[in-house]
Amino acid sequence: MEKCCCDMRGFLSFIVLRMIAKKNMSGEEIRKEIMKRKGSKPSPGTIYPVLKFLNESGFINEIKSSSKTKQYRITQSGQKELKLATKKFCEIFYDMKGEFSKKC
Amino acid sequence: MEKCCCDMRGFLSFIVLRMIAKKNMSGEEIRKEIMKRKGSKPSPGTIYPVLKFLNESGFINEIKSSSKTKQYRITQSGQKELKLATKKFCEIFYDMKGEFSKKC
DNA sequence: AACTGAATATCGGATATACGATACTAATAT
DNA sequence: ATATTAGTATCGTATATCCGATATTCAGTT
Repeated sequence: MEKCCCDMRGFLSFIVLRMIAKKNMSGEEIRKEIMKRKGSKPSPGTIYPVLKFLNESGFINEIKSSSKTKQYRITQSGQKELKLATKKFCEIFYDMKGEFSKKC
Repeated sequence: MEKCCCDMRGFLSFIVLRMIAKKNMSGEEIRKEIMKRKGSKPSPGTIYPVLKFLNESGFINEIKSSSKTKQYRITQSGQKELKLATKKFCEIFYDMKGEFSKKC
């Protein structure tokens, strides 16, 4: 299980999109948030390609800012995609529903 | 997202272990159950290596049966592992909690 | 005993992440 | 203007799945 559960293989962009949907974020902010959740910080080589992928897919776009950091915001297309992906997620993991209430 | 959300990369053995925890199952039964959930049946080349992995890890074991099918049952070690993995899952996806109630 | 067919098992190849190292960028400090 | 540094970006490599094809097994049938 170690092998599969702890590297979130495949679900990283899903999580990232959800985060950005909730609040405009930069790569660094995302790295920190994931750190909080799973205890280890994804490397730059992990997170920036994901942002690039989401950006090129049109699911997020860059907010011009005067600071050094680059903020991303979800697009309409991203909202739509997120809705679909969330639905699919719930279908696949529908039996997890109860687990969340057990204060985990 | 297509890229990542739809092949459950990495979480398949987690799902399979949860299924077996709930009810002793065979490879075929598992394939059918996943079919129901996500709309596509994992190929034999996907599911049997997962069962082999779980078995060799000591998380499940084979039930001798007189039938052609081979049933698997979760072990104590598997229960323990599942508990841990579930906890981790909830931590990582804690923001999904609300989604499940939206009848998805 | 040979046949059948569903279930199981394995193999080769493809692919999607993931990481560590390194390089770049730009705002700020000196 | 130069140095610093946090943040961003990219590259090469490693690896964990995942699939399709093929082979095997074995209970039940003939």
